[in-house]
Amino acid sequence: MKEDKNMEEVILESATELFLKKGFAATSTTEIARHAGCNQALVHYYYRTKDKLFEAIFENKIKKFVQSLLVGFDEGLTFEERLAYKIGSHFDMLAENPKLPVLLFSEISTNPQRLELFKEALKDRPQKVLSSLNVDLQREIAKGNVRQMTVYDLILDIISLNIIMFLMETPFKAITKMSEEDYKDLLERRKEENITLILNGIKP
Amino acid sequence: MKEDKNMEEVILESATELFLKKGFAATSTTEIARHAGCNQALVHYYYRTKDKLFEAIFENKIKKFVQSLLVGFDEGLTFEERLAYKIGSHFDMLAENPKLPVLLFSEISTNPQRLELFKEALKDRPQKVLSSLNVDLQREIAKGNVRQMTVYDLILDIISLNIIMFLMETPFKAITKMSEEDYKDLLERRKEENITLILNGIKP
DNA sequence: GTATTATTTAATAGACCTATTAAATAGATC
DNA sequence: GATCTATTTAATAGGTCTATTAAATAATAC
Repeated sequence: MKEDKNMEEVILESATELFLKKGFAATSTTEIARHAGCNQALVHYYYRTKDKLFEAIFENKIKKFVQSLLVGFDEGLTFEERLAYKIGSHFDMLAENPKLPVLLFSEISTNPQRLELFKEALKDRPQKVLSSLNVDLQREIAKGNVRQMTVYDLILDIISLNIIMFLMETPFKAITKMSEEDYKDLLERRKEENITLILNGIKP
Repeated sequence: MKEDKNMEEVILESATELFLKKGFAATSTTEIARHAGCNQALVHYYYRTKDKLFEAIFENKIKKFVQSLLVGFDEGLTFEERLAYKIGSHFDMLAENPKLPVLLFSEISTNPQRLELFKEALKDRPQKVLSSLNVDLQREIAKGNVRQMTVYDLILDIISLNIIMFLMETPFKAITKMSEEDYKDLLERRKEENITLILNGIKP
């Protein structure tokens, strides 16, 4: 691995890569060590257990994940512009961590007790996201610019539309045999489609 | 397990339940046997390998999955009505197999070579779905009832909106501490929201 | 340069896992 | 009821996995 970094970090990076690629259960500490270029015992020396190693990695990731929905509102813009910006920035965060959604959903679903870690990482972030967005949304509904809907619906609409291409990346590429280049283009198009669909779809 | 069924079937059912709950790698044939109430060797007697057992289960599931997007069009209805019906039937299929999406996405993503099985199961179904829907869509675009968009965008819009609640079921319930009753209601509401958002959002 | 501490490795215990084999039991056939 | 086939089990080979321990090496301090 990279010679200029210390082993503790190299192990963390290797583990991140492998967990994202193969999932928690299918990744062994032996494999992580091999990938990092060190003895298997060293993985346990630094992180004690495979579980703690996993948690060390994903506490950070989760924070980023939610943070991206908390991007600041520029009050100079219209509601539509602000919403478009929010959708886009959420999409961009996903594009930077394309394999994260599958792993998070599958790990939480198959091992719900892991949710405790995630709750801790989230703290009151979801509430912040919702309430700041809600103020904006209710104002627009009152003005008659947006149909009657809850902030939960809006946020779920955004998340679902944005996340799908990253969940389906592997099967999608395999089935369409699309080039990496074309896939990148498609992602850009999807980002615009998501924004269009939502801005259009929330009208009265 | 159920005494009136033969062991071969009981094993299949136990395996289905456990694979859906814990994923492929985290489920052992020993555990499947214990759950089915038989000796572990019997699992291998009927299905030879854990891999073949998995495939025996999910070939069927995948077919259903895609089939639900192929529901027949009743030409007596308007485009909007037909589309609303398609979205709803896809949603209902998911509601009957709520844990399937997480498993399929995570298994395919972590083990892309498994895609061969899936491609085989799909055959030309995706193409059928797309082309039948495309005829309808292009006609509406020509009429000026629908904005310019591809059939891929439309199908991705449907899948993404419909799938999110099933991907997030576990974390969502845990975080909101919603009752099973309330969750069922929420699902119904989401189905309507998805239909509304799409019908509204594809307008010119 | 020796003592002290941190990093790394080799070796291994102990558990569990998949898959196979041979033997036991149950069911069907004559 | 003996024979043949299908189902089921016990036992186990051979592997891998996690986690620990003790020993070796490298780095730092004195």
